Amino acid sequence: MSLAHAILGLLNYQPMSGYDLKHLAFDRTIAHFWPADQAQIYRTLDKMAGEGWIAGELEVQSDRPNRRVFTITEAGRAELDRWLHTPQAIPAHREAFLVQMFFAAQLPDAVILEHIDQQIAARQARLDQFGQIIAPSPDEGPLRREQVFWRLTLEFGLAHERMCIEWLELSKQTIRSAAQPPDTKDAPHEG
Amino acid sequence: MSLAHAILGLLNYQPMSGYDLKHLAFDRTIAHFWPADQAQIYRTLDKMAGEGWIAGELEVQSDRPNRRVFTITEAGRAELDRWLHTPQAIPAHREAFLVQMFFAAQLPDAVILEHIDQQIAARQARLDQFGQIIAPSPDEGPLRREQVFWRLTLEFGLAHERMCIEWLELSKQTIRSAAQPPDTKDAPHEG
DNA sequence: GTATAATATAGGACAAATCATATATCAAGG
DNA sequence: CCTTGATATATGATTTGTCCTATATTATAC
Repeated sequence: MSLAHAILGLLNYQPMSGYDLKHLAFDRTIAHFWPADQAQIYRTLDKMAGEGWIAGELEVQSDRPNRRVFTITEAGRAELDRWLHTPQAIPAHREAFLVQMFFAAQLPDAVILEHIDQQIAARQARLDQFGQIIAPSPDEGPLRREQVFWRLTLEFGLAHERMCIEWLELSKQTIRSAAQPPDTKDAPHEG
Repeated sequence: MSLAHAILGLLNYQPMSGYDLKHLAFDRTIAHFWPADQAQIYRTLDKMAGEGWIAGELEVQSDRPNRRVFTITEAGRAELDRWLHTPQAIPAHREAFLVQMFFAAQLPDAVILEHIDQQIAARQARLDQFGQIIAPSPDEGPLRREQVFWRLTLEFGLAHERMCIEWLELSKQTIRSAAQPPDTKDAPHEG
């Protein structure tokens, strides 16, 4: 379960609560390659505590609800290290829009072109969100070792969205140039 | 559930058994954007028959086990059409290797470079598999309308793997040029 | 005053996907 | 004779992930 290992990696930086993990860590930087549901984070923390990978301590707060702050244990560090050394399989790619594209011959061009525009807009929105991820700029002197890798995962996100948009634009062109023949049964006069 | 809709799209071409769907349709062409487990296909067929989207008929065979051949119904065609008109959300991207990359500062360069090479090999293998997908070549005259869209989904797969490989190569270069400092605590003399 | 948002955790219900295994027949290879 | 592979379907168990809802407090906005 990679969610557990992502959490181990984060708690290896500093102890955090489930709320911190969700709002400060996952939603800010990790979500674009491993989004995490709030409910699942808490349940996974329970499981990890059961495994002895992390230890939770209740932090009583007067002005706000109490927090359970989790710290990585030695066993947790060992598990993280073991996992980081394990080669990972390429995940399955499941994209409903591509299924639509595959069967789009059954749709009028106008509808599939609308779908494509909507996909472009959604991809562009993600690209814009990436701009808000705190990326250390290269002119601020040499990057810390961590920052090299953080930046690479960000670059992946950017490259991925750009590739998708390029392909979507290409698809629009392809569909337009292989446009649906008009209502006549004959081939169009211009070839 | 998009698996059901992928099946509807396939059965809209011609009636098929669960076995056909798995081995002729999914594993051959659709798997790279919607892989399907055999057990899940059969269970989904049961559900779809329950919804009235498809009708199964037992085909008795003497030399081989009997087949249940499914045909799309009018309700199924309507459901397929409805779904094809529905805009699709961008799916979550979950990639364990990127989690490793994010935390790779805790690994020696040699290990992460090995992981990268293994990822490149796996991506390359997928690229090679795509070569076996029957892609209608553009010099065989004008493509049938279906083939335009089939080809586009194939192009997506190719573009995706190529992008991944490019990024992996870039990552190797980046890691090498920002190499781990040697065991001395001082900064290296060349800089 | 009252609704909303932020902080903080948790459980129920469900959907989707994976993995292993079982069954049954025939053909082909050793 | 025995194993393996192709054909063909099916079930059990489990893992993962999602969605909704509940609880409780404080601060802020209207």
